[in-house]
Amino acid sequence: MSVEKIKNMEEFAAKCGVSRPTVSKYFNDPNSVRPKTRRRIEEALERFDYRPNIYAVNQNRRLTKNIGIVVPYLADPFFAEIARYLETHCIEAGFSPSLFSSHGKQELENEILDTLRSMKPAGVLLAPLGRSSDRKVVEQFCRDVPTVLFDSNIDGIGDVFIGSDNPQFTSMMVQYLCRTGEPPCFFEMKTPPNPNARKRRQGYLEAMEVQGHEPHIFEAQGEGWALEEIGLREGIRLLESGEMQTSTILCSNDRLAIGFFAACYQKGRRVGISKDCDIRVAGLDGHPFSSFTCPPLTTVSHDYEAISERSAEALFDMIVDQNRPASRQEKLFDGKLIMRTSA
Amino acid sequence: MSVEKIKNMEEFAAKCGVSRPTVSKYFNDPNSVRPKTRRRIEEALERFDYRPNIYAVNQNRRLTKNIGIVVPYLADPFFAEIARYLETHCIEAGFSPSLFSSHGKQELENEILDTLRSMKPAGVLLAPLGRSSDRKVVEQFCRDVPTVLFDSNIDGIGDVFIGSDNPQFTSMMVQYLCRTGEPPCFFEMKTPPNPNARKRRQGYLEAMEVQGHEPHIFEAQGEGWALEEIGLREGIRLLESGEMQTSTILCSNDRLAIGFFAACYQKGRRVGISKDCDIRVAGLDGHPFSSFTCPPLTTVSHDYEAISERSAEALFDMIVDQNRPASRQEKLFDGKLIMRTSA
DNA sequence: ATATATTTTTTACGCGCGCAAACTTTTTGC
DNA sequence: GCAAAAAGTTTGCGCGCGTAAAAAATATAT
Repeated sequence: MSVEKIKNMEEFAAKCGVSRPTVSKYFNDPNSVRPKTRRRIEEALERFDYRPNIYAVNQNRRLTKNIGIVVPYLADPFFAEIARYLETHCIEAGFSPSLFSSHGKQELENEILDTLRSMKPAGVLLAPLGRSSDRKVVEQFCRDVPTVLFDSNIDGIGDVFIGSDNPQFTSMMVQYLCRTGEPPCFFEMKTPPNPNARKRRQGYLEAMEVQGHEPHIFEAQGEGWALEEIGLREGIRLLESGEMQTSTILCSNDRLAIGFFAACYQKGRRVGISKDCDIRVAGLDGHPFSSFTCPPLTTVSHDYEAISERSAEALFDMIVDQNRPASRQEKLFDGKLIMRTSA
Repeated sequence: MSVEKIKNMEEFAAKCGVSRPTVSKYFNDPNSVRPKTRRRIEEALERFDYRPNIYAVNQNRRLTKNIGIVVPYLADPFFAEIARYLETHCIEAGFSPSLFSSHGKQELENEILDTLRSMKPAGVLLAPLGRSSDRKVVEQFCRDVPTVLFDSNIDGIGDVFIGSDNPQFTSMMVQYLCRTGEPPCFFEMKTPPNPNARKRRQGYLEAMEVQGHEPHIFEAQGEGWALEEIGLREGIRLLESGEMQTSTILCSNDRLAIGFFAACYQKGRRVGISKDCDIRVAGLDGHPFSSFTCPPLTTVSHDYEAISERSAEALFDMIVDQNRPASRQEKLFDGKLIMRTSA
């Protein structure tokens, strides 16, 4: 590697012995130039370290190669995991992903979308805040920029939505719980930050009816994304209230369940399916840490791989086709029941 | 807000009734123009939505307003949390943070630094992989770009290092454990991904010597960042081996401890300080979920706020002063003992 | 009111590259 | 070996803005 620094594409093209537009073509698509030419450029690339100025490139391209990834709360391992998959897919497809977290705040989500718009991205993968999103802002953004919504649906917004079939999650878990013991009550937030909660609740009600059982729902107070804390505090309240008429409880999501575990521990209630336990607790999500709770958490897991891969592919299709689907597409993936020893 | 779209600064300046260079000045620093002029621009800003083209801006500025934030593993809630603080600080100071995760891979870290370099950032906040970092690459990068290292130190690299005083962490915890019960053995990885582990080990050895106890270290096999899994698997191995000669164990970090909790659960060992428990488990880090384990984890917590704030400030200082410190600065923060019921 | 300092405008250039059109060279098919 | 096709080159324009220098306008001090 020579120490000599190359300033711009002009200089680099000279080193290659080809013209600047040819080098430009190469960087846009290495296969668009003749193999011999390509070799010459790549050999020069080994000798000198040159990279096109990204700002100059993006200023002039109609469409940048940037892809925005927006999640509502990155400190939630679920989204961290999904984001990791999405990033990888984008890179492999030759795009430059930019990762953003709304940190649960509407103003921040709005700002991010504003920033993103000015980045002229080829497309955006957006998991919106949901309930606390500024509908108009998100709607306008999706009109301006090719966007795939994932995880949290907002009716009628975005060209494509990829997510999980939440009612199926709950229904599957309710069936399992009923088959193996007492029918579950349902533990959820009164005002959940994520819109999927509503569908899970609905799924619970329907599944219980199908199974011929009376549903029982406990609504946890609290706002925001500190779900474990809410699960703990409200779990204690629930356990102390004596409102639980069953020894089986299904939590609307794994983080709530993790908090509820802590509540059970504090109140001296043993969680699990073995003889010496007195309460079964199940969750929903397949949280990355759900296998390390005590006892390991029985849950329904998202198909992380499928959701992220399909989301990315859907976006890539929109980008290469250069046209958005006529009608809004939706694809929901089934969850996988993960039987462990908590329920 | 008018529907009419403004193309560029030229057009926008016309709407304001001022010249383009003046508008340019305004965007670089709103206080650099006369109050009356500022008002005129800001009134126009309300009527039309115009934002300078970030690519054109960054191409021409010697120094962009971008700040890179790089963490080794974003799916680790510790880093997710720190990243959240850092992002906020950057935005408040008027910079545009870009978040990257190395996902534990050297190649990816190298690529990120390469990308970052081409972004001509004003500065970078870097938590390197550490042991598996490509020393030369990181070193060269830090020479080219003003960089503050945080969390993981690499000797002699970067202008500033901000982190925690790891030996102090261990020492404080060892003292506490010895004071309240049996002296602890130490559970760590043989080849930890994070370099802080080495210092914690050292801290353990020294603290035990000061207290006049024989140290016992158990080295967990395994590579990478799946710490809970390693803690679980190797924890089981440890419990089965009968090598534990004490009923108190200090884990090198909270994630390992969480895995060890699961191991104890599986082997029927009750963790905690109450009468009916037979093993005390402590961790180090103050992991965001450590208060929700069963039982809640006794640990030493990083001063997240201080580390992130100080890191950001150190970088801002370097940026405004435009000169790097003559000698390498280091600032280590003490941890805070968080007594819960696991030890 | 005049001189001085500050702010703004004008003018002009450059950043590094995409892109399109016309032209030239090389490759491919027959 | 020739024509057609493909690939590469040349030329030139434009993107949207930073920035510097000089000129003009305005504010501040005397």
